[in-house]
Amino acid sequence: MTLADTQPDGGKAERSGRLSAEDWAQAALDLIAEQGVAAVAVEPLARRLGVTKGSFYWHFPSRDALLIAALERWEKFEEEQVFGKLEAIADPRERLRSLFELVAHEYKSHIIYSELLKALDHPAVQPVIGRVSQRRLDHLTASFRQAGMSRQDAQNRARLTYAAYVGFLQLNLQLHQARLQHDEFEAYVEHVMATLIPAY
Amino acid sequence: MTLADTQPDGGKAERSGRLSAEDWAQAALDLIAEQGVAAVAVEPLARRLGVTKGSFYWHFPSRDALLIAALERWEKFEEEQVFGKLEAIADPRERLRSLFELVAHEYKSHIIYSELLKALDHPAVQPVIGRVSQRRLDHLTASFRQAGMSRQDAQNRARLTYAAYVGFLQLNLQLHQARLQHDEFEAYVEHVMATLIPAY
DNA sequence: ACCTGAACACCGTTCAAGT
DNA sequence: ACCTGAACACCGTTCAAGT
Repeated sequence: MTLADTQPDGGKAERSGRLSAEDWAQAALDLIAEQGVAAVAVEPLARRLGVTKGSFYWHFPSRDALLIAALERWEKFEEEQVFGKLEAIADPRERLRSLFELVAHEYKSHIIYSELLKALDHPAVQPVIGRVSQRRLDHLTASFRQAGMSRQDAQNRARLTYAAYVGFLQLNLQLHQARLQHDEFEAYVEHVMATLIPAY
Repeated sequence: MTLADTQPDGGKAERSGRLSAEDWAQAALDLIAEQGVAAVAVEPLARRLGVTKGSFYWHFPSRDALLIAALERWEKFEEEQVFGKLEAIADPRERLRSLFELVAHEYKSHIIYSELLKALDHPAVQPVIGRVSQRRLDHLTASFRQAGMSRQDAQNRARLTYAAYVGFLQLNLQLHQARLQHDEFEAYVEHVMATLIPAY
């Protein structure tokens, strides 16, 4: 998943002189990935798009409305991504292993997610992250349940697993001076799977 | 730990007419706990302290310098808090259990930490959180090592445990519509301890 | 040693006027 | 249907002048 992938035309379309609301939303998403949520400001965006900031307000009533539109765009894309790849795998332990591997190695696909976690401060970000998190929790719970755990254990293990995922993204951001080396990282992923995926 | 506890005089001292840099730093910390890092703005703070914003620049060269001073203040306090309570416990599993219990039940002491996690966006916040996280990781690694794990396993288990801690704080913020009920929460904490603390 | 008050830059928002 | 340009509010920053 690259940023251009979040754009239906792959980012290659020539825009005509005039802009649509989608153009603004996509530009905002790009900015989030590049510089974080705080960087989404009307005036810089307008400069980037080659128009004056006044024109922004024809498309959106406020900066917040733009943010919300950008986040909805990301959420839709995100949902299709994750659920598409894993639904095919029938065995729950296999599916969990694949999920861990996917999450561990597709670093790029987590850039925007990480940026949103950093900006949980913002009221517009919280509901989106909340919905995405809830869907992922439900998915994990179902898999642990299918792997033979009780309803309670499956739910708690899902919470623990997802917390570990979110926390790891945070730590990677925080301890970037102490980022794990390749072999060390692989060993960590193995340790996590051995600890959290129930044995046969 | 309450907010007033982060203030040496407990917040009850009558200020004389004039302010010190510490007064500004403490006011900033209070604001962080109440409304988050983004709320630390010079003009509102000046209003709150009953002076004009111009006077702020006698004490600090910039808003960022104020933020950094406030965070240093918190970091010092935080360090004494956590390491004071646990050093007395000799048995590593006991100490780990106590740590989990402490973290699970002293909700108030995590308010500022949570606020900082939400604002990881800000360059001034990252190094502070980085240092605090590194100290806690080291503490966890040492305890797991003493509990009989190999150096590698202890380090990985510490990473997983701390990631779970950070992630859980995030989830509590994110899923506030789905906050766990008391019994459900206790069951979750038990599950986490059973999964992450090595057996005898 | 600490504070005021006026100034300027930057960004969000509004709106009448343009094409 | 979309954009400009000027205006205003708000906050960060500077600084000469006050006590």
